[in-house]
Amino acid sequence: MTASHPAPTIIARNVDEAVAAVRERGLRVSSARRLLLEALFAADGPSTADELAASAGGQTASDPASVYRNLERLEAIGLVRHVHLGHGPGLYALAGSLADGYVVCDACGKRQAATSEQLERVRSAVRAEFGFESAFSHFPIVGLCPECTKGKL
Amino acid sequence: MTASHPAPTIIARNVDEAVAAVRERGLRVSSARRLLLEALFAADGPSTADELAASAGGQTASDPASVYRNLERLEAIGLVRHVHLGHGPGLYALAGSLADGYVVCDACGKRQAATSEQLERVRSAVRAEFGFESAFSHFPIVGLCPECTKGKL
DNA sequence: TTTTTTGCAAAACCTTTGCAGTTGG
DNA sequence: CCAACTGCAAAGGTTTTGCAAAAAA
Repeated sequence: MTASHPAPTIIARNVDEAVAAVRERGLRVSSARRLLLEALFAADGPSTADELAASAGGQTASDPASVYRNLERLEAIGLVRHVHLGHGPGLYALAGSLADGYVVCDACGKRQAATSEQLERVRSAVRAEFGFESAFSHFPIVGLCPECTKGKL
Repeated sequence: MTASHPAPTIIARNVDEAVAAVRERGLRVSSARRLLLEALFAADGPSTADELAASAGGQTASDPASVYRNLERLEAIGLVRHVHLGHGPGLYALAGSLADGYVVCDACGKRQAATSEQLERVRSAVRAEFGFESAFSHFPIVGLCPECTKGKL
């Protein structure tokens, strides 16, 4: 699955709105699903499936397989997106809560969210050079942060 | 291993030069190693460990574990680098044969190498906005290629 | 009731590690 | 000869899949 088929983003402000959106697309709202949505709203930043599973239901964590399946379905309808910020596992978040892009330091691991204004310049440079409409929301911009750049001199 | 500690790039024009470089760094030139170097020179583009193992020695493919260990060692001395161009396995290539960066289409999977001149504009936009010294040689620039951009309208 | 969803178990996939034997220098 | 390297086997971490039982609508 190299190429993604992104569904239009659904923006839900709370669990109830998310639940409504889920039902609207013909998906059922099981308790595992609801718990996962709660975990996604509770998360503060993109989280691994594992973290979400642990958060969902406290000790009553639901099965990893179900978590992955649910993340996949929620992503398919546009409620969730996932990101790869490094070599580790994929990170999931509510589509509405994701930054427009991420910038991560290759040396110290620091990551920062990018605003769409910041990205605009970069995107237009990419457009000018390659004709691509680029996005840095799935893979980040990788480089050396200012501090680590100094360190390398 | 999120953060990398890249060794200075070694540029070898052929297997003999590579072999010499390997020996110079105190590594031995075993037959598995030599086969892997040959596979790397024979490859046309970044390749998976698996592909290299298959290519190295034809039917006498060496063990995956040895291939990974050797790629790791060759990377540690700067002869090899690896890239992640999508969701699949890492791709390895001779450091000297790697493009300065890659641009891949999220929709059709098309990938293209970027020249350092093309990247310069992008890198300076990133520098201006984030203060980062960016590189697109490890993770690519991802977006929609011109054709797929049209398709989306 | 019917279709979706779940949990469990198993497997797939990519990569790493331990170890005892082999080989390069 | 001795350190480096190998193959094999096993395990690790992440994600997927098959299936029968449970639950949503």
